[in-house]
Amino acid sequence: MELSQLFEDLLSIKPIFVNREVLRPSYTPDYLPHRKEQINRMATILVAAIRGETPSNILIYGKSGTGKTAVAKYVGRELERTCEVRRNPCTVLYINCEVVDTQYRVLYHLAGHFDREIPSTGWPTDQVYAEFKNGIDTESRTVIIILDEVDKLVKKGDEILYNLSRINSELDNAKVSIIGISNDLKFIEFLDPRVRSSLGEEEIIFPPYDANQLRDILEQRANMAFRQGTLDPEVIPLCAAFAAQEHGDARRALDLLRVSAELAERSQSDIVKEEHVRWAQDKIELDRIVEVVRTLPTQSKLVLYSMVLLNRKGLTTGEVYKVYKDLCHKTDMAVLTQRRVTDLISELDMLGIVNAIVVSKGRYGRTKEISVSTPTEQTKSVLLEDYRLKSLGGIRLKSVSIPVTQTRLYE
DNA sequence: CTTCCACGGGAACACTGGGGTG
DNA sequence: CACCCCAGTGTTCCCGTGGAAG
Repeated sequence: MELSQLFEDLLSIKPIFVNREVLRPSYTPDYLPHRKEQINRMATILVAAIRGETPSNILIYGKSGTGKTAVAKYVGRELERTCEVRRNPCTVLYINCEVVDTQYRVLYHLAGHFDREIPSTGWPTDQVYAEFKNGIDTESRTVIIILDEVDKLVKKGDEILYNLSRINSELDNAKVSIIGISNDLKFIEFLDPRVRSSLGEEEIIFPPYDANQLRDILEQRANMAFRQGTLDPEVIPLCAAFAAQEHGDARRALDLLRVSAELAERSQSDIVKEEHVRWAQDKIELDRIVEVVRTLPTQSKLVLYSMVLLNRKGLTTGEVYKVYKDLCHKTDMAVLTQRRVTDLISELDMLGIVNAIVVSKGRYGRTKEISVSTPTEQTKSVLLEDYRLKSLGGIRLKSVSIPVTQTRLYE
């Protein structure tokens, strides 16, 4: 086949997408359905900034995909716009604490917005703090700091939050207020009471979307994303229903819609059908797991591989550790302590790759009961892609001494 | 009531990649 | 240049603790 013909064929297929970008999580729409209440609430608090007062700090709660970030960014953008018109200096800074997750780096980013030259590492933290403080205090202005996923920050100490929440008393010209976004309702319990009261002056809750609301969101975006008539009428309700089961996650719903359409496109279908959605549902989950497993640190991979080899439900830490030690020797890796391996297993649990629950087996002590919750063979092959684990390819469990545990025999 | 095993918190340490000073 | 300081990360060491079988 001639090359030109090859592309001709592909081009003759009518594209399903008009604009794929509007379905991506990074896209912030101009209209946010079913969030009027929250938007108004936030605007009423932040309007103080336009009047030249310091707005209250805000805490925003809600599960993932309930529009917290989108609303915060949207209101922030509008606020900046209004302030600009009124020549009222106001800056909204957005920081995602999952990416920028230490106090040094938060301050480094903040100071960076005010043209302060700071090395990305090396300085004492208080010096960076002072630099940031001086940076904003050069003129009279309001600075709103949006800290997305603050719970990730708090896990490493609440010092920055403490400092930021009382920074106003050290400023002569500028004013600072903080918007914290969290999907963990309990995170505030870990805070110092002083930080808690100051940060939570105002609280806004984002309830999950129900299936109908998700449908509205999807329809609105679908109008921008697709050519007319490329969606089966079943598609949007189904995406909405699936996502509603996952605690009303709009991001998930949009992902589902986008992937469904991509799959339809790839299978050269002119329209997106119900089957594509079901297919997409599986694909998203599998892709996620493959990606997580692939990017695991090597030691975690070894631990996971041990469990995959054992290939049984209700493993105990002791068993896994014995196999793990053996694998370490075979691959020439450093052997970590059991204490550390317990942590690695807990991390795998958090990622949803394994299930681990602590059980007490009476006379036979306390342990974790672990089972791998991903398809064994696929997990195995992804793990073996790592060049450091290559040599484990043909390994059999019999080469590993199976511990004699009477414990396991009766359940 | 004892006993047992591993859980999991916390301190301490090692190491990395950067800075500033003499 | 040598040297020490700093934040951050991953690890080891130490140890108190849970809780049902025995």
